[in-house]
Amino acid sequence: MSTQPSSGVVLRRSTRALTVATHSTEVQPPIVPPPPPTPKVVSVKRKRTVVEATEIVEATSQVSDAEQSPKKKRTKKAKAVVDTEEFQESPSKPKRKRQPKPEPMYVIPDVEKKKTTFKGRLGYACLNTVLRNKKPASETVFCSRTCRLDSIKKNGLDFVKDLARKNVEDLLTVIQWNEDNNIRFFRVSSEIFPYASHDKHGYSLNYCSELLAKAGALARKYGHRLTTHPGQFTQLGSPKPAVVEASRRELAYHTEMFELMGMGSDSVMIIHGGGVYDDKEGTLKRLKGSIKNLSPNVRARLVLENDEMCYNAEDLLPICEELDVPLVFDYHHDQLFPSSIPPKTIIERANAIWKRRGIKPKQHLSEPRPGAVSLMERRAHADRCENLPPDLPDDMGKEIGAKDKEQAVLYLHRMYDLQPVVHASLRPANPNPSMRTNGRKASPKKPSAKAIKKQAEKRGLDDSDASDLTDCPSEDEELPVEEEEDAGEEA
DNA sequence: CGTCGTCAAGGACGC
DNA sequence: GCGTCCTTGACGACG
Repeated sequence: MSTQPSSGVVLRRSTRALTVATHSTEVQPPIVPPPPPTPKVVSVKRKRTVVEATEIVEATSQVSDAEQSPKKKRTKKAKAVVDTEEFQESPSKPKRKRQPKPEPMYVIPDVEKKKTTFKGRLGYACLNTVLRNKKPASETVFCSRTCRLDSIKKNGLDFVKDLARKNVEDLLTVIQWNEDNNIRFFRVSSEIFPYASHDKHGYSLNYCSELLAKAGALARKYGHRLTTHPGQFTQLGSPKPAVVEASRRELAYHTEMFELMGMGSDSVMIIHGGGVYDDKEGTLKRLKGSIKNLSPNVRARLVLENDEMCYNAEDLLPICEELDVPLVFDYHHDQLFPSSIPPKTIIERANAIWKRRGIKPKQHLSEPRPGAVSLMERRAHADRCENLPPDLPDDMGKEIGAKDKEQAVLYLHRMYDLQPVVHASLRPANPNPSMRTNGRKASPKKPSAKAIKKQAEKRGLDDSDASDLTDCPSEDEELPVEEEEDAGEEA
C-alpha cells in the first residue's frame, strides 16, 4: 500500500489524462505569459504546430483559412479527418476541412452603474473560466487536475505528483492573467496537490519546491494575496481521532504549500466549524482543543468561517476571540443561518481579531440564485453578484463566490468602477440560469452504486470469499460515505 | 470530442 | 436507517 510499486510501465489509460500529463511534463516550461493588457493571452504551451495561435485571437479571420493554409493541423486530427472523408484522398491534396472553429463573438451588455466607498480588492476562487475553457483541450489552463485512487495504484505516485506539478505551472498562468486583469486576490484550489494529505498516498511537496517558489515569487511581485479553503472533510471537531488527524494533515499540507511559496501571513487557510455531532458545546470544545494542538506554523494561518448549516458567526466568535483565530464573515451564509448579533457587530468583532493578528481581513460574498425558495436552492450560488455590501473597510479582501468566477469579479469591477477591465476578457452572463443546484440530481437511476458497493464490501468480508479483496483488512468504517470533494469550493 | 456515471475523506437532513 | 444533498468539479469509460 504505501508506496505502490509504481510499476515501471506506465499504463496509458485515458487519453485525456494522458495528454494533459504528458504535455505538462515534457513541454518546455510554460511560464510567464506575455505582457500586460493583452487580452488574448495566447497561451504558452503549445507544442504541436503553430497554426492556431491566430485562430484564438479573433473570429473574423476564419474565412479563407481553409484554403489558404496548407499547413493545417496536428497529425491526430488530420488523421481523423481522413478517416471520415475518404473520398478525397489525394496525396498531394492539401486537405481542407477542420476549420479551426471560430472564436465566438461575445456580446457584452452594458452594466448598471453603482456607487460604493469600497476600495479593497475583490477575488475569486479556484477556477478561471476563460482559461479553463480555452480550446482546444490541450490549451486549457486550470489548477485542479486530479485522478482516481486507482490511477495512483496503477501508475504510481509520480503520476499524481506530475498532475500537481502541472497544476502549479498553470497557477503561474492564472496569476499572470489575474494581474493582467487587475484581480489581485485569489483562492488557490484545495485540490492543487491531489491526495497530498492522504494517509496512504500522501506525499511531501518538496519535489515541487522550485516551481512553488516561482509561483510565490510571481504572486508577491504583483502584490497578490493568495488564500486557500480546505474542504468539507476537514473536521477538527470530530469525536473520531482519525478524522481529526486527517484534518490536521490537510492543514499541514496547505501550510507547507504556502511556506514553499514564501507567502506571508496574509495567506490564510479558511475552514468551517464542521459537524455538530448532536452536541454543539462538546464539539466546540474539541474544536478548540484541536486548534490549540496544531503546530504553530499551521495555526498561524488558520481562519474560521461561519457556515449556513451548523456554526454561525455567533457560535464561532467566542472561540475566535479566545484563541485569536480570525473569522471570515460570509454574508450569504449569515442570511441562511443568521446570528442574533447583527452583521455590523460581527464584522467589527471579526475585524478586531484580524487587526490584532496583523492580517488583512477577508470576507466572502455571494448571492443566492434569483428565485431560489427552498433552503437547498438558496444555498446555491448565483452566477454573479449584483451588489456590494455597504461600509466596507478599505483593506478588506472580498472573495466573490459565484458560478461565473472571475467574470463575477469583472462584473463588479465594471458596475462599481473599481478597476479597469480588459474587454476581451469579458464573457456574457447566462441569460437564464437554472435553478437546479447542480447537474444530475434527479436521475432515476438504479439502486445507487455506492449502496451496491457497500453491500459488496460487506458481503466480501463476510464470505471471506477469497476471490479478490487483497486489502481492506480492518479499517472498514462505521459509515462509509463518500461523495465529493469540494474542489475548493465553498462559499 | 461529447456524454454520463462515478469519485478520498464527513456529516446533516428528509423521509 | 437509507438515500440525497452539500456551496462544484473532474476523471475516465465509452461511443
